[in-house]
Amino acid sequence: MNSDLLKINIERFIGQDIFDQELQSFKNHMFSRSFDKKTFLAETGKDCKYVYFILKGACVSYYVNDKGDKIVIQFALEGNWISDLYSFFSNKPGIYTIETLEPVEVLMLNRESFEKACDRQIIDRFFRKLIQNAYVDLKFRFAKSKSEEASVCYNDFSKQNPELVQRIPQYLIASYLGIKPQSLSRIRKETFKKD
Amino acid sequence: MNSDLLKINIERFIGQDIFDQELQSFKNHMFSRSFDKKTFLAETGKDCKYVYFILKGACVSYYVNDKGDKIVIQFALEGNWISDLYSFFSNKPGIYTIETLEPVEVLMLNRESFEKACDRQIIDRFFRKLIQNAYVDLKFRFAKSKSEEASVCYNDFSKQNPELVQRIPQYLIASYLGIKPQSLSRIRKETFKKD
DNA sequence: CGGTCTCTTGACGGAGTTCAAAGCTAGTGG
DNA sequence: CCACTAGCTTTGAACTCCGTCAAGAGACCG
Repeated sequence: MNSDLLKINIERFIGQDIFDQELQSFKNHMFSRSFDKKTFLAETGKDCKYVYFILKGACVSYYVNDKGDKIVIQFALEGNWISDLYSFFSNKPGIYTIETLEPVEVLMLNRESFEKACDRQIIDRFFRKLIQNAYVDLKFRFAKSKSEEASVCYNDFSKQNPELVQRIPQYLIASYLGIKPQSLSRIRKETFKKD
Repeated sequence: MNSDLLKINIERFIGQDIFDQELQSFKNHMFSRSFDKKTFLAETGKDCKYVYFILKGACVSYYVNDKGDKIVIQFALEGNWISDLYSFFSNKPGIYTIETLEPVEVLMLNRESFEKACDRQIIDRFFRKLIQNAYVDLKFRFAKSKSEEASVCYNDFSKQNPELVQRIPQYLIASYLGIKPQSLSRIRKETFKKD
């Protein structure tokens, strides 16, 4: 069921099967919780004590700048990880806010458990590969967002993430793409014309 | 001398001393080379077989889009790592070009050696933390570049990287900030006025 | 000292923003 | 179950920052 999501996720990144015993010992470091919609899993200025693995639901993380604008950094659906890794790894006040967009079920891992889990090399390696991957993706996203027009970015995004387009409000997707909701609305209008 | 840069780098990320023997065994996986200015350490479309640790000199990595624009992704001076990690980890043709901006001396690590070195957990953990850090930094840079005006981005950049401003041509810094050289020139002009 | 590469400056244009207002939708409570 | 409200989306008009095109000045290297 739900808990298999974690096994799938781990095996996807390490590229091999994980022993049940190894998986179980990892799971023993984690605990599960449910949250309502519109709950904050992390807040700017507050210590982010956990990394979250989403079993069900959708979350968003965003940065709030001096003007009060929210800049969306990441969406996470079931089967994905989310956290303010800056705060989590440095023990300093967080710079991102993480908010649930639907009722969610998560597995949570605190710092101690994270480090303990990483004593098992397979887990250490898993997290290296997980972050490696996220880093590579983010770099490419960055390069593309700098070099393409907003309409191209949106069309690519909606092709690659059809589910997010369905489940996530437009104004958050606009922010993720670095544009205003009004602009995204106009882009969508143009796109419809062409079909 | 130079080789101490690696020790410093490792200890900075793992947050503890490394045994000489452990360091030496890591170094045995690497080999050093020198390159002239304007040499390609990686090229778009070609397999990127190495990660590079810069002992001396300066490099830049950039993405070339369909229109032929170069979008600068990263600068690396001595004491830093650079590679096309997408290609390196996936064995697929590279998406970035890495070019030397000065004569450089590097330590190189190929895929096999990388994986072998990672059999030592301290090295596995080092790379996890290295990439963790790079990921966290990139995310924040991303958030800021989306939310601030170009002039703010440049002023922050030049405060945080005074050495890069000295050593790197302006048109590359402009690209790194996501603007055109002409715009950066105008921003600098405005900045001088205010001093 | 000649050629190429880089930086500066000006005039104009366009993609996206801002401001404002009017539909639309979904969640809440009577 | 409907009515009401709050939040989301759409649309229009004016504006702004940055890009584009173009030309000239300066710097660096053989």
